[in-house]
Amino acid sequence: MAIQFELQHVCKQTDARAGILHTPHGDIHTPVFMPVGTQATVKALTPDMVWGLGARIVLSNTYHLQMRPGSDLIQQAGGLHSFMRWPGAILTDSGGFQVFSLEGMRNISDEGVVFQSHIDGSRQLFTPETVMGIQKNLGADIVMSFDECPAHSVDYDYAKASMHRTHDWAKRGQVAMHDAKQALFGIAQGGMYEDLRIQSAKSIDAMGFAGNAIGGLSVGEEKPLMYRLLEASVPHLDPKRPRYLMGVGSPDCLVEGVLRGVDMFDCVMQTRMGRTAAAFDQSGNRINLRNARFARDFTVIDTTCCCPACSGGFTKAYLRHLYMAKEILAATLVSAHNIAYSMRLMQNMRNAILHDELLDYINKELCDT
RNA sequence: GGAUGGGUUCCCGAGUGGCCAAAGGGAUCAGACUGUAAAUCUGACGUCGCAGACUUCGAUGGUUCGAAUCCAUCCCCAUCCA
Repeated sequence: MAIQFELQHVCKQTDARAGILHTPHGDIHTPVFMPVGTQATVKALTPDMVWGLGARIVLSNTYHLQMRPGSDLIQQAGGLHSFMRWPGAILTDSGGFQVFSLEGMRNISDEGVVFQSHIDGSRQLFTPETVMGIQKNLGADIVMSFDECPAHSVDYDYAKASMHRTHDWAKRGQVAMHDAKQALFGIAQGGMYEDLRIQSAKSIDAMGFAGNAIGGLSVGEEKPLMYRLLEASVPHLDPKRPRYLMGVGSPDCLVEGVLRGVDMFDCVMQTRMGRTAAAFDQSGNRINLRNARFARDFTVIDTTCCCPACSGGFTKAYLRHLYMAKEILAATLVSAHNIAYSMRLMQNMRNAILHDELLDYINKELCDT
C-alpha cells in the first residue's frame, strides 16, 4: 500500500478523530492542514520554511504543472519531490477545481474536459485517464480523482448529472491508475443537495479508494449549508480511511470540519492572505495589516505564536510598512504566520481529541466559534 | 532687465466658453480573499447631504446668459538671452 491510515482515537465528546497517515515520504498527524503549492511552490516560502512551520504534506496541482512546465519535464527532473526540493509528502489535485474556476475556457463532456490553456490559449483535453498519467509523472504520494466541481448555483438536475459523471470518471481513473507507490483518493460531489451528497458519499466510498474526499464545498454557499452537507456526507465515508475536505481552511471551517470527522484540509487562503496583507490574529479573526491603525503598532501579530514573523519580533507597524512599500518580505512573513496559525490550531485540536476534550478546548480557547 | 513656456482638486497630469467637481495615473483610505488565471480584485477619494446644494482650477478685476477655458493687471516657477 502506498499509504496507510492509522486511526488512533475518536473523541468521546465529538465525531473528531486523531490519526496518523503513513506515506512513503513520512508520517502525517491528523487532523491536518495542508498548505497549497499549486505551481510546485508554497508561494513566498522556501521548503525549509514550510517544513519549519510543521507541515509534512503540501498540495500541488495537475492542471497548472501540466500547462507549465509540463509533467514530462518534472518526471525527467526525478519527480515533483525532487524538482521542488520538498522532503515531505505531496498530494496533487487533479485539475477538477480548474474545471470550475476556468469556466468560460472549457467544454465538459462525458469523455472529459476540453480546456483552453490560460497560458497560451492552446486546446487541451483532460480525461480521467490523461489526468492519471500526468499525476503518475508528477509522482505525488496522494493523487486525486478527476472530478467536476460544479458551481454552487447549479440546479438539481445538473448537480445530479455532474455527480454521476464524477462517479464515472472516478471509476475510469481507478482503472487507469495502478502505481503501487501512489494512493488514489475519490471525490464525492453532489452540489448543494443533501440527498445527492449522501448518494455520492456512498458511491465513492464503495469504490474503495485509499481515501475519500468531499469536493465542491466552500464555493460561495452559506456556511450553515456547507456544514449541513458535510454532516450528511461524512457518516457514509468509511471511518478506517482518511477523509479530506477539499479547499476548506478558514479557522472556523477547520474547527467545524474536524468536529464532523474530517481528517485533512487544504486551503490557499493562508498564503493568499499573506500576500494581500491579511493575517489571523490570536483568535483566528482576520486583520488587515494595511489599515492605518497599525502604522504605529509596535507589537507583533500574536505574542503566543512561534512563526518567523511573531517570534522574530516583526511588528505590525513594520509589516504594514512592508506592504505599503510593496516589499516581498511581507508576503513571506505573513504567509508563514498564517500557516503557523493553522498548523497550531490543528495540533491543538489533535491533542484535545486524544484527551477527549475537544469541546472543552473549543469552548475555552475559541469561544467565538 | 528681456524672451519663451508654465501655474488645474494630496502629487503627476488631461482639459482651451456650456456635456466640468473637472479624464487618466499615482498616493491615501476602506473592503474582499476557502482543492490559487490572485504580490490580486473592488469601492471611496472638494465639502455637507437621499435626491440636491455649496466651495474649487496662482491672485484680483473684467467680458459673457454662462469662464479652469477669453481679456487686463499683478504674483510665482522653469529655461534661454543680457
